[in-house]
Amino acid sequence: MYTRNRTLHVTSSDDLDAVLPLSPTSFHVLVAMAGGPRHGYAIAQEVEELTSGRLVMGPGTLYGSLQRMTAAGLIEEATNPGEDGLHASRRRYYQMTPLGGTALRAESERLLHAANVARERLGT
Amino acid sequence: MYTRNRTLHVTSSDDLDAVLPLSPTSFHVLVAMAGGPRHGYAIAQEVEELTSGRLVMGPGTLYGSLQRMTAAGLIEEATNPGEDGLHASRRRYYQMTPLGGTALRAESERLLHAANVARERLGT
DNA sequence: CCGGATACATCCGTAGGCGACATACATCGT
DNA sequence: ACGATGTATGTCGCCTACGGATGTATCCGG
Repeated sequence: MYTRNRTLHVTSSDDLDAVLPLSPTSFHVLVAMAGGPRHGYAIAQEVEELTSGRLVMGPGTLYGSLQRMTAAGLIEEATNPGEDGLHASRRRYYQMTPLGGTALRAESERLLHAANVARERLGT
Repeated sequence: MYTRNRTLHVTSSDDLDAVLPLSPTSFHVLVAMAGGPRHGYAIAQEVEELTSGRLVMGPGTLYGSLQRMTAAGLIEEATNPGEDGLHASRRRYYQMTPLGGTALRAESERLLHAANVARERLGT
């Protein structure tokens, strides 16, 4: 019988299907983290920037999502990258996992396709 | 003082802000209805087609969404367009409202932008 | 010294997603 | 004749994610 290899953390199609489609919140968090490791507060700020202020994440949404995304294997906590700023010690850093990257890529294609279908139907 | 004209159903910026961002479900329903009036079951089928079977809507999601979207003014019930098929009499038809069309247009642009930002960060 | 920004966390109400179930009729295979 | 399948709509209830309110602590500027 066929057994999936979990020890090597090979991103199987099953793992991917389990996290797709991404929630809008998870998607935006991953987009922010695609630029490198980030701490929670910085993620919220970057999402707000990238959406021109249209999407503002409250603390409940932010930290709740980070927990769920960690549990789902989309992100993982990272060691503090030596940034000794103002509140450096209090910061908790996160980075995208390979699964998170794959999911973000797939989700981007899906959204692009969906948006284009909508635009075609609306006439340009 | 400035008073908004509600009797003419001018799609004000306030109305639009209240329904944006669209939930993924609402978005896909509107995409399906952008092709003309549809009845519930046909919408579910078309969403499944357009997403290559990746998004399957159960009855709870479907009819619940149609109710909420009607209440929000995104869609409205339409008179049966003379289609006398098999179960024609049992069908309930819906069509997009001007607000629904405006919202779909805005949401499409937003998704397109978000997807492109993600793709840039991931490197093509 | 105090207001505001930074940074994280938890609690909790609510809305939406979603499966399960119910109903009804039509069609098709056996 | 009958059961399975497809069409078509609807309700019920669970569960989860979202998101505001609140709490705590530190740092900076005025």
